[in-house]
Amino acid sequence: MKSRKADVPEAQKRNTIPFYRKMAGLLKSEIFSESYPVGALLPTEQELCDRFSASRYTVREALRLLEKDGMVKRLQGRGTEVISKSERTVFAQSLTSLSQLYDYAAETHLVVERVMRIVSDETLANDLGRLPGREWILVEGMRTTTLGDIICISHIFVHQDFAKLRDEIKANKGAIHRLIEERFDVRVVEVHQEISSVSLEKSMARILEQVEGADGILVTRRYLADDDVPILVSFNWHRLAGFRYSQVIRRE
Amino acid sequence: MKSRKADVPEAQKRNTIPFYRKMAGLLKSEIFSESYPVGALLPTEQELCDRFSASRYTVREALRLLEKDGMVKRLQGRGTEVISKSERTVFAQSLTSLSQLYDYAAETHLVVERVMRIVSDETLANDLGRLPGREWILVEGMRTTTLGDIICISHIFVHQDFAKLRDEIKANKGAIHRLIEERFDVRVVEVHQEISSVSLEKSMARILEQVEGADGILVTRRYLADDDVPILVSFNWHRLAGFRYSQVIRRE
DNA sequence: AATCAAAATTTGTACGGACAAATGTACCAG
DNA sequence: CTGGTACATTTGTCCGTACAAATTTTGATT
Repeated sequence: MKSRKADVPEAQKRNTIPFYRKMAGLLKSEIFSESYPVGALLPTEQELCDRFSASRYTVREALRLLEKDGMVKRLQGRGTEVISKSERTVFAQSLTSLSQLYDYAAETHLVVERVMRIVSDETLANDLGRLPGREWILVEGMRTTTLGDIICISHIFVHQDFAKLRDEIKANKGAIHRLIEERFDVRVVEVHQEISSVSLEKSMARILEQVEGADGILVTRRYLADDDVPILVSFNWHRLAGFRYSQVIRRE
Repeated sequence: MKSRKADVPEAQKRNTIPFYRKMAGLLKSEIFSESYPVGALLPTEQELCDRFSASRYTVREALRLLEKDGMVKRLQGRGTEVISKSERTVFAQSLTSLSQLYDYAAETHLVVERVMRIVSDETLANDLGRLPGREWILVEGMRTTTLGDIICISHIFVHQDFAKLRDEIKANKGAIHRLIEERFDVRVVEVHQEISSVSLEKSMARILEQVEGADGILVTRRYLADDDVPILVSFNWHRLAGFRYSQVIRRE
C-alpha cells in the first residue's frame, strides 16, 4: 500500500474511500449545520477546487452525489443552490404483491366481464378525482389466480383518450396502465393508493360469497399523468378474511 | 452556431443535445432490440470509445445514464452487464399517511406504555424475521391524535444494538427508525410492509373498544439494514371500522 | 429610468492522460 | 484435482485542459 499518486495533495489521504465521497460527506455536514443554509448558493466549483486542492472532476463528482441525494440543485450559469438540509430518501417500489391466501400464485388473471362507456356524474367524478361530464371506459371484471380462484372484484375506469384500447384490454394479461404507457405517449407519474375497509353491497357480496353488508377491503389506485390528470382509476373489492397486502420498498 | 469544437468527429453532430445522451439512447435501443441481450456484457469502455470515436469520459457518461435507468450493472474488473431490456421505473415514496377518520391530524403521538427487554423465542423470531435467542427492546404503546383519540395499538421491537435509545424513545415524537438512523451509523435500506386482516385478541379488543374476536387490521413494518438485518419491527393494530391507509407514490 | 447588448460568471460537455482497485483467468505447485 | 499466485482485463478515481451554453451582471444607449 503505497501512496496512491505522486501528485495527490495532503488533504487526500489514502483511506480506500475515494476523496470525492469524503468531500461530499463534509459538504453534507456543512449543509446540515447550516454553514450553507437552504436557499443559498454553494461555493463555485472553482472555489471548491481551491479549498480542497482537488481537480474540477473530483469536485463535480462530489456535487453530483449531493445532487443525487436531493440536497442541491445545479444550474448552468447560476451555481449550485442548497435546496434541502437532509438527504432525500428515495424509495423504489420494487415489489408489490397483492394476494389473498394465494401467496405463490404470483400470476393473476383479469377476467373481464363487461366493458362499457359511461359519463361521470358528480358522485363518480368525485371518486375519480376529476370533473363530471367526462367520458370513461368502465371495465368490470375480477382478478383471479391461474387456478381460477377469485382474488377480488375490479372496476377499472380508463380515460376516454385511450378508448382505442377497448378490445386490447380484454386480451391483455398484465397491468392496463402498462399497456397505456406503451401504446400512448404518456407516463404515469403518480399513483395514489388507498386501502380502506368497506361494507360490501349486495352484488359484490354475492360474487365474493359473502352476506350483504359484510366487511370487505377496498383498494383504490389512481394513476396520474404529470399534469395530475387521471389516466386510470381502479377499484378492487376484496374479502376481509385472508386479506393481505404486502409491499417491499427499497431505498436506492 | 458554429461547429462546437475543432476536433469533434463526424459522429458527433451539433444538435444541441449532448453526444453522450445520443450515445446512451442508441445503446438503449440496441439493448431493447436484443443486440445486447440481458445477461451479456456490453463492449468495454475502450471498445465503445473506438466505435463512437469518443473519449472515455463521454462513454462513461453514457453508461452512467444506462446505469441510472437500471438497464446495466457495472462492475470493476468485470465489465458492464445488461440486466434489463427496459428502463426501471423508479418511484419515490413521497407521502404516506396512515389515518383512521382523522385525516387532518397529521401530527400523531406515540404514547409509550411499557418498555421492556425480551428474548425472542421461535414464534417471535419468526415474526421478526430473525433467529431466536436474540434480545430485543419491546416498546408497547399506542399512537394517538393530538386530541388523544387512539389510532392504533403499537408494539415496536427495536434491535438490541440500539438499546441505548431506551429512554430517548419515550421522549421521541417522530418515527423511531429516524431516531436510530440519526444516532447510529445505520441506514434503513428496505422496508417490508404488510397489511392484513386479523381477529383481535381480548386485550387488544378492549383497548380498541371492540369485542373479543372482532375483526381488525394489522399493519406490520420491518425496517431492514443493508445486510437484511432487521433494525426495527413494528406491529400496529387498528380497528376495522374507519380504517384507511393511503399512500402517494411518485415517479422520479 | 428603461431597454437592449455585451461581458463576466458558472455549470455543462468533451478531450487527453495516468494509476488504483476489483475481477477473472491462466499457470504453477502440492 | 485443489489451492494459491501472478497476470491480464476492465471499471474506478483523479489529474489537466478547453470550449459551449445558460445565467447574471454590467454598461451603454435611448
